Amino acid sequence: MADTRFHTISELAKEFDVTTRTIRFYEEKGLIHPAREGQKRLYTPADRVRIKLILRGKRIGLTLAECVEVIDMYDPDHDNRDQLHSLIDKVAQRRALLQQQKKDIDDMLAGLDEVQALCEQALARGDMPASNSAT
Amino acid sequence: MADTRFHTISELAKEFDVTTRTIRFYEEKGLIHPAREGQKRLYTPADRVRIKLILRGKRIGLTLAECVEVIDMYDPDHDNRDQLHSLIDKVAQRRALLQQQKKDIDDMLAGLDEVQALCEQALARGDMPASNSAT
DNA sequence: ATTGACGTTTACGTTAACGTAAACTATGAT
DNA sequence: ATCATAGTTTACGTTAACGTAAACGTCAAT
Repeated sequence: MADTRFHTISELAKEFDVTTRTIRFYEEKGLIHPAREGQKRLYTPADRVRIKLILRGKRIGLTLAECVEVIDMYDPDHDNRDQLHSLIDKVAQRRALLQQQKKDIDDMLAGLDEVQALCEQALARGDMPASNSAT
Repeated sequence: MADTRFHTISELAKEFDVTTRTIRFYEEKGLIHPAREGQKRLYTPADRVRIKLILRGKRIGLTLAECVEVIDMYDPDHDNRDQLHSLIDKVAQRRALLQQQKKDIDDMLAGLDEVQALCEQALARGDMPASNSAT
């Protein structure tokens, strides 16, 4: 019976709707480090979470390098003052970027609202040379 | 005296902090269509806005093709029912994507909040082998 | 007349993030 | 035994979004 503490590569590929190539590529780039059983890769829940975080980063346009940067913030060296301070700085910078993105998204959503309103008005008036008015 | 209704390429490059190559590239890809005065490109305020919209799209991770897609929504053919309906669909889809992005950003921000809190707690306790405690 | 600052075109180079294919291994089912 | 299924490595191919360099035009200032 399969060890339920682990996932196979194709399980994760299916769950996240990516190819196995993609998952191996992330490993090749050092983003994840699955265990091995002989030759086969075994993914722990922790590996699964990392992949999830990577894909979340990608959805908002982060590069893989940036994804790592962010993920690494979660697991800093808590025993070094300097590193803690520089981490706080990084967090602040990333926060600023994310807030700019939120603003960009809100602006774009506002634009879409207008577009939609115009469309619906035009349709409501029904004063156009309809494409299919066989009534 | 220079016509203030137009911008030169280097003006825009400086304003948006991109290279002139980038702006010409956008034209090459059909994203903008500046006028010409002899050989020189002249950018209208409308061109300027398009570039601004492109860069906004890029900040949230859109490809140039996706930027065009979004921008084109603002200027549809208001005389065709089918097109209006398909546009409304596109708007809805894009809205869903943008909302997923907002969620991703909020999740990431929440993560950063935790990281920061942990950092500040560690610093406040001051119980680490400081790197530079020459007091 | 030449230098500089700006503009132009053309074209090859580069990086990221995979896709795709070949060739091979391991394993469970028929 | 062989077939299908799932896994592996290695390696070349691809697309997007520019960077970079060469080679040239133009115009104002020295």
